[in-house]
Amino acid sequence: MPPPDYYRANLERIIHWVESHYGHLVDAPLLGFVTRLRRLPVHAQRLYVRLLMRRGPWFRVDRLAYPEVGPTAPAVLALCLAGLAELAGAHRTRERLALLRSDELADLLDGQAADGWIREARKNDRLAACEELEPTALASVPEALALLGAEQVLCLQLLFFANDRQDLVDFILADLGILRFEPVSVEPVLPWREASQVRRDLRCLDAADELSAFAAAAALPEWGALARLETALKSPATATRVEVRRNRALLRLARCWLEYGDERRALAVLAHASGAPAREAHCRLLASCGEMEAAERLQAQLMAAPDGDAEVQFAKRFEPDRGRCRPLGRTGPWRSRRLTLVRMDPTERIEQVVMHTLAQGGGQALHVENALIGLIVGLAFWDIVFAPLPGAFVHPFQSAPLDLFEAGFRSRRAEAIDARLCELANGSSGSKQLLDRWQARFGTVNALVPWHRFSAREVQRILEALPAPVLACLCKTALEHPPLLRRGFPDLILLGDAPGHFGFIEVKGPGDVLRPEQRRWLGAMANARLPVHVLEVRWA
DNA sequence: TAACTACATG
DNA sequence: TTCACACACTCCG
DNA sequence: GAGTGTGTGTCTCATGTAGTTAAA
Ligand SMILES: [Mn+2]
Ligand SMILES: [Mn+2]
Repeated sequence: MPPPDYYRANLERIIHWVESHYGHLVDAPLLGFVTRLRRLPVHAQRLYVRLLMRRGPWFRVDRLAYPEVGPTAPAVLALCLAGLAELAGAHRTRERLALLRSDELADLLDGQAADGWIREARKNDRLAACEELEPTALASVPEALALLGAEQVLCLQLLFFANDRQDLVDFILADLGILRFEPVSVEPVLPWREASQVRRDLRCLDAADELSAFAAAAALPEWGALARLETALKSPATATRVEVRRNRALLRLARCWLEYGDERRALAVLAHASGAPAREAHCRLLASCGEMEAAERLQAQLMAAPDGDAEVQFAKRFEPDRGRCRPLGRTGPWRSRRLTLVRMDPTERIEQVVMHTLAQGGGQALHVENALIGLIVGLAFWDIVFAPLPGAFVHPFQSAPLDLFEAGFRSRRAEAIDARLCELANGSSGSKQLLDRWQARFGTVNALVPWHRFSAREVQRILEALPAPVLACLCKTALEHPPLLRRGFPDLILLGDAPGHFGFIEVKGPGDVLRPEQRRWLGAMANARLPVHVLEVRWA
């Protein structure tokens, strides 16, 4: 058991960190929240943190029991008086009922409902029946508690972690040694200049999450919800990563309006976009709506995109009168081969089928995809990735510098990266050093390195098969365009018996087409005279 | 009773 | 909950 | 082959326990 104040201390650490480093980003609501929390008796604060880490939003008051909190009732009372929690009360019986166990619901219905069907009923049916009961019959239903201030907690988390994926759990996992983070001297400087920008980014993230939840559930939001989401997403975000997600969300939102048949509204949404993939879609939609001059104007704009990649590629090939891009064809410096196979197991992935086929031919093939380039770059550039540049590391639980996948990553570390590329190219750093690093840092959290994807044996085989100059070439390609660190790397690596025997294969099934980043990798490898080809598989 | 799921825990 | 990927489908030249 | 939508897999930490459901 951790010390009594452990969980509360973690939250206090976040708060203290935020107010001492980001005081200029703390607005009145956040300050008010922090003040109210700190004025609370310690035992009530401890209860708040405990519940913060639980699922919620409603909790049965009669089931709250924590040794470090002590008596529950005074803590609950204090939370409610401070406006940090609320009781469900006499209304919202639905929320209270939903927290009961199935057999407790049955007890409530005992004698009320027509004979035995309750005994057979499932929980949801019992719950529905209970909701029809008279209020007097519900007097004994336990009170329920819900926390308030979730918005402020999210704000604190975003400020501390500079993302919305990490939370208090990271403190615990780090303390337990389950997650081991690279020790880096941090310099807490965030992209936001004022609190209003933080709030706007929070609203963007919230809206983006809501839209992806709808997409995951294959549901279409109500008209009113779409309007609300549009408001949250219409102005640009401050943090680059938030802006990326905002642009994705805008495209989702536009497609929702198209579902409703409202092209004008979809166009209006896309007009708020600042980058891929929404602006390309905007261009297509303008063209398909017959707004040619606008489409061409936007196309010209995309041509000069600072991003330099997806949007520019699109703009070069887009044909407004057709409303789509002109085909790339199979043009490229790489080779293609064909192979016909019989599909024994339709659930088996095509890469696996090819892998096994190649294994029968004697060689070994591994399904690596993007994991491999991450592994290589992560190991070869470990110290450079974790170099404490200004604004790169802002808290002790980072798996990478904040700008790792951004365009400027390389230029900000140009000298060190070029030097390391030279060491790789001339062999003074190579497989040996990478394997040493694998041993020395095994398990340390690194956004690039999937420690459990390959066995030590596989890593050794891979690294020994790839000559140092090849490693350098692959790293150079990826670092010149950071999205290639996680997109488009070929499916398979072939390993021969002798060192230096290797090859890369991109497997394509019928109807699967090369994506831009895959073309980029194939082109780079082929131009560097590395053995690489596309394998077009047909089913017999 | 047992498989299965959800979740709180550290 | 994210993200990249394969795949199924439509539409087009 | 381009575009769109959909499903899947994925390093989400591992483990014990409570709760639900359906079968014995
Ligand atoms: Mn692939
Ligand atoms: Mn493939």
